[in-house]
Amino acid sequence: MQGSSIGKVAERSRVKIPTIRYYEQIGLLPAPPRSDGNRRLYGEQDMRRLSFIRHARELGFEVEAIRTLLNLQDNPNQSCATADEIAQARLVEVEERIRSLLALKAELQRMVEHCQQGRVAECRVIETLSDQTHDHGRLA
Amino acid sequence: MQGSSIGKVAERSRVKIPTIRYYEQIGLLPAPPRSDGNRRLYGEQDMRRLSFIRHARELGFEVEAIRTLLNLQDNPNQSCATADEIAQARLVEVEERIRSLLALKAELQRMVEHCQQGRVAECRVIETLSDQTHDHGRLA
DNA sequence: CGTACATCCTCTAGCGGGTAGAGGAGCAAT
DNA sequence: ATTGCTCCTCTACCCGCTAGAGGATGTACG
Repeated sequence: MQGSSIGKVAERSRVKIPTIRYYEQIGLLPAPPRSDGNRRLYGEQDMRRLSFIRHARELGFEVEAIRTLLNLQDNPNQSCATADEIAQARLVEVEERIRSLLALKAELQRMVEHCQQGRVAECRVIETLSDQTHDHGRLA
Repeated sequence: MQGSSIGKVAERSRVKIPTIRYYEQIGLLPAPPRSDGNRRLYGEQDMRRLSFIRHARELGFEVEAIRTLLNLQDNPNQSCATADEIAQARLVEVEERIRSLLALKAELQRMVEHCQQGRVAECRVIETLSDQTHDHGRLA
């Protein structure tokens, strides 16, 4: 097994080349061996690791969380409580984000629906943004 | 009218002091007059502008969009078509984001529900992330 | 064998939207 | 006059990449 070029791995994993190098730099992906001409040579293991990272990023896990998850993956004898916690925490974040975006959506819809396409002077969009009386339940 | 200090304005608008200075630097907020001791002195107009900006940022508008919206607000005789477009575009973005987060939520729930709190070796969280066969409908 | 062109290398700088901290000056109350 | 707060400017940093410069290497074709 001589290894694949960074370009091939990028294509197969759908992670861009500079991003792969970046992951190596921050220690998410081990530095692979090099060819005579100093080019990176990746194996199947690296492909799997990259896919793992991409999938985790798509789910919105932070790099530090992914680092922890990868460490767990590398030591399969440990308890998976930590992995579960990380996933739970992300789930809570996502749920909160959805709630908040639904509220935003409602407000944007109100703005857009009431806009009569007239002058800015009576534009509902601008008006709503200017309105001082919105708390978003931040207090209380 | 002698003007309020940056601290007072920050408190009232709930925009942090460095952020206010940052907005001045990028030209969202006009540079206010200064006191003898070189301190910024803000008026009611500035307070309103800051609230506008904060509200728009809470709705997720980008700084460039806010710049445009503020320009419109400053020229109330123009058509509000642009404002409407910006708000519509943001609405579409938010709707897409909600859809995508709902999919994430479902996947995270599946992961978390199936985790039996055993060893990592059979952890559903790690397993799911390792799974190569997920396309997220990115193609087609 | 030359040459064109793709792919790769390292390195530095930039994005958005701020945040943090150093080092100093001003101001208000005791 | 001293304490302690607020403010000033300036630079650097955060995340997760992305872009570009300037150069080396690899491959395909004539």
